[in-house]
Amino acid sequence: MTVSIKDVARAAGVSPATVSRALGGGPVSAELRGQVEAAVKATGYRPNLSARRLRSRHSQTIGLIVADISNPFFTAVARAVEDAAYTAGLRVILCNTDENPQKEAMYLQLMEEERVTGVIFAPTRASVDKLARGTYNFPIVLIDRAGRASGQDAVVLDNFAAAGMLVEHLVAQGYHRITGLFGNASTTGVERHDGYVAAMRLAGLAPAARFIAPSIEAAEAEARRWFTQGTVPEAVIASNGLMLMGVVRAMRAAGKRIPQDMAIAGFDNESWTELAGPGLTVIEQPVADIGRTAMKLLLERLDTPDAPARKVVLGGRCVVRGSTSRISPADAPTA
Amino acid sequence: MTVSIKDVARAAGVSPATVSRALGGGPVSAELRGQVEAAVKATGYRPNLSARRLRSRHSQTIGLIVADISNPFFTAVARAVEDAAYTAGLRVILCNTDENPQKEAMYLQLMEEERVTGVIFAPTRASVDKLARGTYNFPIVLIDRAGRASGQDAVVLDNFAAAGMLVEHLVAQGYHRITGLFGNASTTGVERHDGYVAAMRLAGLAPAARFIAPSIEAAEAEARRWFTQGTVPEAVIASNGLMLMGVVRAMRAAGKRIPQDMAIAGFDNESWTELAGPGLTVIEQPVADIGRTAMKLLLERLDTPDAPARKVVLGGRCVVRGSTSRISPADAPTA
DNA sequence: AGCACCTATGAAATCGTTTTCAGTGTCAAC
DNA sequence: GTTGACACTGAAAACGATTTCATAGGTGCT
Repeated sequence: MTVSIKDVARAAGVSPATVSRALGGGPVSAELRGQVEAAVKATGYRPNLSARRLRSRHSQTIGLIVADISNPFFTAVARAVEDAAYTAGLRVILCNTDENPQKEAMYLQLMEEERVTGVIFAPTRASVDKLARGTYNFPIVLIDRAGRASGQDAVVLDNFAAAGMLVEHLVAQGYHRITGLFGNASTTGVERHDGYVAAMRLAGLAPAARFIAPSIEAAEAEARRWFTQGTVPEAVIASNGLMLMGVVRAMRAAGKRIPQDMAIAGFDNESWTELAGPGLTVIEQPVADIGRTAMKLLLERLDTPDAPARKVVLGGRCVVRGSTSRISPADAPTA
Repeated sequence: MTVSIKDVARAAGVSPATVSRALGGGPVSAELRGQVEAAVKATGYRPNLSARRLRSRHSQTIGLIVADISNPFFTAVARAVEDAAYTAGLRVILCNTDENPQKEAMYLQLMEEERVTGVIFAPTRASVDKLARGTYNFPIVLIDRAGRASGQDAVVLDNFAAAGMLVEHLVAQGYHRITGLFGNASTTGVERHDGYVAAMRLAGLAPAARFIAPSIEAAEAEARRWFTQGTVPEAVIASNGLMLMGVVRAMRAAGKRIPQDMAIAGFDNESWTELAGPGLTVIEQPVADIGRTAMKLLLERLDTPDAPARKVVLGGRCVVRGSTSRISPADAPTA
């Protein structure tokens, strides 16, 4: 039925060991190597990766565990990770946790059973602290969310500074009552919140922050509440692309103008943000860099398991668009 | 080092066979089952999936091969496939081909080596015909693109009809010079083109179609050319979400208004389309349905390998928004 | 009691590779 | 002419599970 290495060996007139060596680049005479290659072609042999992994004890596979691949931020990171992994000869197993700690635990266990070489992981706030090094028998590189977890390799954005940049920009444009919407599932939300609060205080303004589920729907509902209750801030900062979209949706539904009725700024320079309304001011994260760097850290960790942990902090870029334009007093929000 | 089934057996005072049966739901007395479970906990045993797959000869894994996971259409389909696979106890290996037939061939070969149970595949036009049933030793379900491939299970949109709907809608709104932009990599582009041409003819209008690479950049470049050369159509139909975005970008860059300077309609009801300009009229594909149905077809195929091939054709829904509003004669394009 | 039959169990074979181990043959150096 | 080094090769063990096969013990029926 299926053709194994023994069949190839028989067809080539050599031993299975020689076939294995010929295919794996071991020491084999040019003559036999030729015979083996011919036999492989003739028989249509395909190696069985399960058998190979079992015997050789390395899977050439890494796990990539993120909240939700349909979030464009993770999509972009995932593509970068996959490309880097592929050039390193590794496969990637992708897992969506939906910010659910139970799913996270389940997938980590699955990774153990797959005997993966390593894992790149964007954990929820709940489980980021439980990842003491050595808990799993593979190295983990955290992305996007690291908290103060010290013993772990990680690649994150300078969230504190980035949130501050948005506040400063808004203040410079003349906005004062600036509300922040932050995700309640990740450490990222916390750090951005802290940066927001610090920058507001520095500007002598009163922070007004809300932690909500990091989803389009939650943000939309929150913003809609402002409009119906008449407590509309002058400007809002949304702590990721999904929440940003939720706010824009709510504004359109309520017939509000950006930025005249409310200015908007947020995180994640997704391609739609330049097309919505007057264009949205956002912090651009170096998504491809994050993925590539995570993969690099993982490979280096595999090389030197005992080197001290490294945390790479990347800077965000503030992309200014029309959603935070200065507005003339005549146009100023009245509410 | 790593704990195997033998260690568990020793700890439980039973044979490895009994451990395997206890874990796999085989016939084992309640007493021994309890001992085994205790031993598993005590030893921290994790099954080795490679070994299991090797011996049991089924991988419990399917492949999902798409053009590019960062295309929201495929992202959405992929999530649906993954969720369905997960509830069926299957893992998913995700592969991005970037519309490159060589990568497609490589990944299909990889799927053979992984001994996957089956594959869900969105092929390029170049390779859709080479997939005669029986070429691979796993069943394949085509999604999104099937061409006239008869022997294959497939889940596709009624592209011909959907493109026609867009034309009819535009014509009803008073547009006449309607240009179509179609992807040149997939059969989908061809079918939508054919539906467009047929509907145009039926309306007594002259079709004007272009086949280009299905990317944001290619569509943007094409539309920009119209503006610089002054050959701007009254309306444009873009054959997927990426190309639609390219056209919108070009319009914004050129300072053109939607729909006064050019009306826009397209495929894929991605969440940004409701936020761009006056909202974009699009064909909504039942993305989740496509993924779920593909998984269902695959499972049924595994059950009954010799049943005749089935092609499921799903209908699209036309979501009308401001980008195709009727325009008053005064506002009509002058070019 | 004797027989057939069923269930639970363990010993051993098996899946398809890689890797170890033990050669074999060739060649250069003394 | 012996010796050591070296490059190749094949036989067999090993990887860690599942599955087959044989057996022991019980149960029901005559």
